[in-house]
Amino acid sequence: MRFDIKISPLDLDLTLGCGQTFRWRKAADGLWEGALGNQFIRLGQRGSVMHIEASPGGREVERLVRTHLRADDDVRGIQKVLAEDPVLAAGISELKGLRIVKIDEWECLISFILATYANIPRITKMIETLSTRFGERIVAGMNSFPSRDRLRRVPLSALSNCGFGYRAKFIHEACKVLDDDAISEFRGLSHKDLREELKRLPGVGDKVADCVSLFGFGRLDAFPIDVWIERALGRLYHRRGSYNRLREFAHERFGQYAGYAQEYLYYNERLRAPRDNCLFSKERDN
DNA sequence: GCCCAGGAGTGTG
DNA sequence: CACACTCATGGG
Repeated sequence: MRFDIKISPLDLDLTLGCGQTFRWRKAADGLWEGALGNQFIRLGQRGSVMHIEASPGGREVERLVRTHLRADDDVRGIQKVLAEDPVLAAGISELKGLRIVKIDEWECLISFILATYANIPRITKMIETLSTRFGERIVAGMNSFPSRDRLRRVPLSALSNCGFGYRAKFIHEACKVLDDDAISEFRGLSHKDLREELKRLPGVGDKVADCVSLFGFGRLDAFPIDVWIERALGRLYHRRGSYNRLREFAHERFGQYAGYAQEYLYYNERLRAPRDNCLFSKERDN
């Protein structure tokens, strides 16, 4: 099935290609291909009109896409609030179509456990391997992300044979620790409690817990700090220190939309600043 | 070959 | 609390 919907502002290339989600790839014809649930989805856009193709298709497709792209977020309003920060304001103007995505909680948890201390091309490859070997076939060349029930029946030896390194043991243990309705129980927790519960899982520390809170459970005040964010905070705000210190600074500075602020800082620091020396702040320390 | 990566776990001061 | 060290491995 094919149809068009309107989401604005939206830049698919920024949103799907910036490293917050790992299963989208750009096809030869320019459309983004990925999987949401058991749907194979292709997305393209002309201005504010987004073109959707889905297989097998059905009534739920539009809802899946709108949920994934957080279509109900008032992104203009959020950016207006964040632009009160003069440092951030300079960068947001070129990132108006960059939206936070909403990933399935289970997929998000496993993805970011795999993402520890790896670069994005490798993370993409690991998740593709996991889906190819253990997911269910949707169409040729695209499997669903493996469910918890499926993954918990995979022996550690099979996971250790995927090139995951020490991460194989973590996801194997996480599958065993989580029971059937753990994810749905997590949804009802406060952000603070959710973060603590996530951190009890093997392979989940401060940063992974914040990524899963933000991209999986939609807690927009979560502020994941990786090496790029650490650099950005040091370079643009002259803030350094422990994870908790930086997190408190971000929460005071960016408030309930810290997650969006994080994504703008991340994109700028990782993809834009190194390439064309274009910075939120004109100065450059070193 | 070298350096680094959307870090976590563990032990120590 | 803060650091130091280890863990495995592929991409650039």
